[in-house]
Amino acid sequence: MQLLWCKDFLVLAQMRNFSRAADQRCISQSALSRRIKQLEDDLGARLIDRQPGSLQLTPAGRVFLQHCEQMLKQDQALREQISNTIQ
Amino acid sequence: MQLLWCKDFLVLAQMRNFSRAADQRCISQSALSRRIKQLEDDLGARLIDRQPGSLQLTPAGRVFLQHCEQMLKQDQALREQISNTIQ
DNA sequence: TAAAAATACTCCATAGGTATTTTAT
DNA sequence: ATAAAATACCTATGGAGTATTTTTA
Repeated sequence: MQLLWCKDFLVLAQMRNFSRAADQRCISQSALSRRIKQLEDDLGARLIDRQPGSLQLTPAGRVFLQHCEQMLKQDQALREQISNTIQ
Repeated sequence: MQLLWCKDFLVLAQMRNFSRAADQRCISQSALSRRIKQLEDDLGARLIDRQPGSLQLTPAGRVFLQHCEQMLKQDQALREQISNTIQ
């Protein structure tokens, strides 16, 4: 599990379009497709219902979306906490 | 940020010895050294005080240790939640 | 001087891009 | 027929191991 995948998924969940989400993530459509596949393999569940034009999250996808938001917030909090820490 | 790094760091924090922690993680000492370095670079802070024989966590390291435990628990919870989700 | 960690070097695996194919509307 | 995602193919980057060097107690 990587934070990178969370960011990818978050953008994809918002855009509901691989090609445009890939642009926003500054990678190719094929790279995003593979990253999401990696993520789904890692979790052992489909996260996205691929209907070109009307992309939907699966139940697992909706669960993961919550998780993503939580993880990204915590990561940000961690970095702030660390930058406020005396070395 | 990767969960892999969290696992590495957790083991290293317990063992306080790169070589033995690397064994436990089933990678070479040099690989673990590089992974921890990557992690420190990613966070922009030293996490470990390297005194061979008496390895210590820095203040940032102690902050990160808490974060690691939280992340690993949440990841486990996520996977359980997903496996209980109807596809 | 002995241990432990970092580094140099090489190699391989994986991630990426481009081009193409497949799929669904 | 068109738009969008998946796949094939090739390349390049990064991560791994072994061997070596550096460091400090």
